Amino acid sequence: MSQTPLPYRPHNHRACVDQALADAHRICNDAKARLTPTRERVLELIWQSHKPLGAYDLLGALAQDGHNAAPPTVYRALDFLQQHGLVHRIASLNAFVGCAHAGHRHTGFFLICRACRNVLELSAPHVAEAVDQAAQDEGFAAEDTTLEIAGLCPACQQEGGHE
Amino acid sequence: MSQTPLPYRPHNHRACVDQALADAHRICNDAKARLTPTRERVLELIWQSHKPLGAYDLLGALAQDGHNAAPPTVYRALDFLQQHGLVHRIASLNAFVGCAHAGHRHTGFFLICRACRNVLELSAPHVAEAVDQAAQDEGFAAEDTTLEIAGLCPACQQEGGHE
DNA sequence: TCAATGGATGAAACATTATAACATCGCATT
DNA sequence: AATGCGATGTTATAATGTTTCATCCATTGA
Ligand SMILES: [Zn+2]
Ligand SMILES: [Zn+2]
Ligand SMILES: [Zn+2]
Ligand SMILES: [Zn+2]
Repeated sequence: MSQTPLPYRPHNHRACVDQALADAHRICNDAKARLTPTRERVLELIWQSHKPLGAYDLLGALAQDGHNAAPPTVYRALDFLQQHGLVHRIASLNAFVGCAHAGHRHTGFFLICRACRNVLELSAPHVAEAVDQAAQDEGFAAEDTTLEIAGLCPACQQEGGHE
Repeated sequence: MSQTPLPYRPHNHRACVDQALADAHRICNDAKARLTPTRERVLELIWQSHKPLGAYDLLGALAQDGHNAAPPTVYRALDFLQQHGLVHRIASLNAFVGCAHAGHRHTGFFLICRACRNVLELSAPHVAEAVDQAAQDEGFAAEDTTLEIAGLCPACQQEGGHE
């Protein structure tokens, strides 16, 4: 159950990506939304990295494909993917990661390693509740929570990630 | 005790700003850091607004002063103010606010009204603890937490902030 | 079949936010 | 006076994100 989280350990990454794409197809289908080739490719690129990618990283990767895209192409794909809960934007990095819980209601919550730059998405509901409660105590109607934690992942603490 | 938080209600704002500046002088003095005129002016501008200001807003305000500053001037002042805990950067807005708890150890935590754009900084320690605990449960060494909540403040919920 | 509709993309320009690099200034110490 | 060093000035550029308008293309409905 409580084994090392996925991004931190080796795994069959092709299968991991394929699974994410299959899920995405299902989710979009259910929502009657169109997961077009560009959108799918952007999602695939994001999943392949398991690390946050900037919009211009994606733009570069598309260029490698021979797809001569301009910024709006990528930003539009990202908007779509975010709206359907398939990717998240990490505000503190200006970058995007695949959602680890696509299809399930959740308030994401990110552990960002400053050494290896892997990101782990948690969905600890009690944290979300504590946050919502604190907002409510101030009479504030919370709509969107950004919770991003920078630090060192278990692996990088070993190998002298200490500066 | 639990009255309306400061930014949400009228108050003697000149005194509020003066207090913040006086605190800043004391804090910098204690740290043997120099709160130079530019740095002080930037801090004053930030406090005057009680709302997040972008670096280029500040640049514009300095220009009004007749100070013909370039971007690095403002970013350097902001870096200094952040390092001494006098302002915070709001990652989800690319903007800066005065720290409401300057001088005290705290993990900031922001309620950002999407209607009036006021920001309230809380320092709810139990939320910070819940977050740190969740990170520790994953073996993650948390160093810096970004927690920003967008929504509607009490005042704006009244006046049809509902879209 | 064909025109109309509306979502999706292409393309160019532009806006905003942030940093790099190097010169200079001014004050404190010696 | 010479030196050192933090702070500032200046120019250029990088990185991130948006606006606008034109065009394409799949679906629909006549
Ligand atoms: Zn998610
Ligand atoms: Zn790591
Ligand atoms: Zn603070
Ligand atoms: Zn408000």
